Amino acid sequence: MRSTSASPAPDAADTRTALLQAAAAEFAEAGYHDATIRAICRRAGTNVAAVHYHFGDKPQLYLEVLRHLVAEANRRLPFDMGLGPEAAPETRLRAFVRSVLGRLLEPGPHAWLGRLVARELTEPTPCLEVMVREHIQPLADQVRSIIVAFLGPDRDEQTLGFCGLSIVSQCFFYFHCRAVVSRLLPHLPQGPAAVEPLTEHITRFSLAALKELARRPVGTAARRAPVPAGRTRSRRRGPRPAVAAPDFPHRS
Amino acid sequence: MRSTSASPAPDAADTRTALLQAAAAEFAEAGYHDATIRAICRRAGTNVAAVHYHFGDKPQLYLEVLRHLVAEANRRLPFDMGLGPEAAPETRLRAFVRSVLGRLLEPGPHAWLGRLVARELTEPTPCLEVMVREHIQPLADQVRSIIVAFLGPDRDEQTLGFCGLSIVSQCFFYFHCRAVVSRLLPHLPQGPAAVEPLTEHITRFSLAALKELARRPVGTAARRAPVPAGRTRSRRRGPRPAVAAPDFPHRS
DNA sequence: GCATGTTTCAAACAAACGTTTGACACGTCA
DNA sequence: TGACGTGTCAAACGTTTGTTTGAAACATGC
Repeated sequence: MRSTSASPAPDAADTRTALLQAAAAEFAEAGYHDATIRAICRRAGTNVAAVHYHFGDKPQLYLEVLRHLVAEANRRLPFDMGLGPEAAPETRLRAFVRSVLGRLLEPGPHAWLGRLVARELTEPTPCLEVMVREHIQPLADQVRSIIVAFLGPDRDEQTLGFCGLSIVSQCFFYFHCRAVVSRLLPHLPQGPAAVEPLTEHITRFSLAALKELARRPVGTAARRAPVPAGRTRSRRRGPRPAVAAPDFPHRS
Repeated sequence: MRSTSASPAPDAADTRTALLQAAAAEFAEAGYHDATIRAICRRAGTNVAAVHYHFGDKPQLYLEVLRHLVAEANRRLPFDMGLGPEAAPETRLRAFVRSVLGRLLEPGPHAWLGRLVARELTEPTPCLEVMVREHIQPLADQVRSIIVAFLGPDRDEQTLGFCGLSIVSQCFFYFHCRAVVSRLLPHLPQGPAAVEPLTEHITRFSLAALKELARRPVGTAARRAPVPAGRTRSRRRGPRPAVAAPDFPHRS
């Protein structure tokens, strides 16, 4: 029946949405694996059995949270921040970087989906397929389109793919490895305060690289700096300690 | 006594090293959290109680594995691949990238430590402090030294830090997000086959960026492309939720 | 009023985990 | 020989997890 009125006495629909909300927060903070159904229900003020009544089991609850957040995010702010393909490539690049960083670092519910996506990248859940299809693929397409705007449409797929990884990786690394980064580089701005300076840096860094790659097609890069004694490329120097050699006192 | 022969009758030292070996493999494959003591002992051919007899508990076993692998790795191949600070910056950069990628993507026990470090970056364990102090800090110093070689010693710490993140992030992203990358960009080389082309790309990409940043000091970058309707830069619309609000949960 | 379907709850269930226990086998030294 | 420390083992412990149960509370339709 699902009465649509927000009545003072919580009805069925309220319990469901309360669970969705609580689950989104808990999954975003703790990750799929570490988020427990009991913690979610405590936050939602319901019984643990409510999850299985409304959603079936934990994976289905997670899937429902994902669909909910993806729909809401796409309705609100797309990755191109409203810029079409006709905008200047540099502007589109900056908007993309700013959008991804905001979705990861800004406080509150706005960043729930971004953090879920970030976790899905490094520790996939059973819902990875859905996540890729409905959210990550559009993101990848957007990056590709921006890079094509810089390098032209005739570049090989490998170059386009690698350049996309280079840009996206810079955006995600600061969030993925925040625990170590904050220890190693404590003077850098932390959390939401990092969004603007990081946007600036990643844009400049990637811009310079893309312009250079656009100037020189693959294969015509500046000749490599002379390497002393043929190091670095075929990096085998002198006698290797052994051949396979795990170097554990070998058993078996 | 410590008989060095792989004797048919395993003695005490053999059990200990067997556990270390099995634990290293298991931790590298499954991660600290998902690796179970039972699986480690099954692989080592011992009883579950052996872990607590020889190492105390699971964190101490993990710590012992880390120390062992770090010592072995530092003995074998340092991050600078034998290149000193006098080598050409471009050569040092390529050697560093190649070294990190090799430690992540190459098959077999050689990559055990690299994968443990990579996991520690995204999902820290109780041993994070030790890991940072004994292994990650030297890595960061090496990156910083290379960047200083490009940008000069007078750059601000923020620029040096950001540039280091940009380079390291590109190296780790391909491994951290391999599940998604292989789905999204199936035409890219996978696993060990990616080491050489990725080294080439990341080096070129970062090289171009560093040279550009060396050419133009901070603040004198090419003026920004005009942004339509003032989006992207100050996209704050309506009231901010709050001011202080870090809400950047690290969680244990 | 009564039967029916929906929703919630406390309580228990089964599995997996890290950890501990107590007994047994073995080598060493008095 | 007998006591002692070392190393190993099967078995169990206590906790936490996702999941299920069976009985209430509630609204709805005849």
